[in-house]
Amino acid sequence: MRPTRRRDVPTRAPQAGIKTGPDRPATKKRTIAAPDDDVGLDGLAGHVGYAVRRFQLWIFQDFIKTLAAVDITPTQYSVLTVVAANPGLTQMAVAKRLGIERARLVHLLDALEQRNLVKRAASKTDRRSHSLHLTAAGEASLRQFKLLAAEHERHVIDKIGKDNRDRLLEILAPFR
Amino acid sequence: MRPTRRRDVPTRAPQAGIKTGPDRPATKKRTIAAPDDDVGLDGLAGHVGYAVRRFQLWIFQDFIKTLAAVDITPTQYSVLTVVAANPGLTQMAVAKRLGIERARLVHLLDALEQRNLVKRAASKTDRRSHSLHLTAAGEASLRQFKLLAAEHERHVIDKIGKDNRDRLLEILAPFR
DNA sequence: GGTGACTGTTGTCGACGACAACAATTGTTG
DNA sequence: CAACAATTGTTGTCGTCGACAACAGTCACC
Repeated sequence: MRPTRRRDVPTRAPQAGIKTGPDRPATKKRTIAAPDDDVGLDGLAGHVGYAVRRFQLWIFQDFIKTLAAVDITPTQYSVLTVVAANPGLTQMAVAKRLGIERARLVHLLDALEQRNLVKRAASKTDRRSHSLHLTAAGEASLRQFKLLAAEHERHVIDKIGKDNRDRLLEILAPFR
Repeated sequence: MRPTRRRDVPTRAPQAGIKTGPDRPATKKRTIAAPDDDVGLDGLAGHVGYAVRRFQLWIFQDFIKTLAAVDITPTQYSVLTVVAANPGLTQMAVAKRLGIERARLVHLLDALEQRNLVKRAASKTDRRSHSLHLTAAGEASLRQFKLLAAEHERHVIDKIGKDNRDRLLEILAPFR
């Protein structure tokens, strides 16, 4: 029998008639260098969203891999960068600027504060809010992070070309 | 007192010296049309990854909103499109083609099968695998989905321009 | 004929966005 | 000045998602 529970799918007959295709192996091992990628995307190829999703996946993976040694994610990097560029900013302001939820930013800052990269100070003008700053260690670390981020950016250029990369930045600028 | 538990943050003194900024209201209501967006991004502006993330977020939101009436997500749409274009495909093949995990695809297909859009048939050549097909209802539905997806694509064009959109597709083509 | 690889499935983990609720605080308004 | 709405940081929950691990059935190959 099959894996014990197969859902209540009727398991209907194989339904002859529709060309099933050779159930291609899809593995590189058996068929040495099979034309594995002849699966059509049909209309999907004309959708920007799909292309962007794949690209974003690739770019985040590369960023994480490149900054793995310092254990910094893209989101953490963006928070550090914005706080560094605008010392004293409120959590709300940072969240709104980066399109992160207030609630989410709390945890992000918790982690960054535990690593002594950021500190929350009481705002002098509004006792509800915190003013955010990098610690000395944070400033130093960020300099190193930026070097690695630049290396990641070079990977992007190697992948799509400098001209295309510049064009991307230009096209996507309106989204901040 | 503050919200009961405020983390073990030392709550150190306000740390005078650093320009705190007016803790700007960040609300359109109080300050009519405040220059709310003068928070610098610093180096972040030069990173493709950040721009792509924001863009991807926007595009997915619009897709979901545009296809809300038929309750189809971008991922579901991609699965339907690929299965429609390649009838009889294996789950593995679909997963690999779309960059989805096998495990994830199981749930996606469960949902689509419950809605009678897709059916899993036993493969005639490999009893381990399923050959995927659209149902008649699935074919009909997909035609409608494609109309809505085209409308979403027009939104994209309205946002970034047709030339930029074409350029995007071109640049991101290598990512499939 | 037995061993190793592959498929579909289930489950778990962590990251993440969307929300809702809440205490503390602020600003406004009657 | 007191009442009230709005804001800020925080906690918690829910559903989605990618990454893994494990497992039963099946297949390929020596």
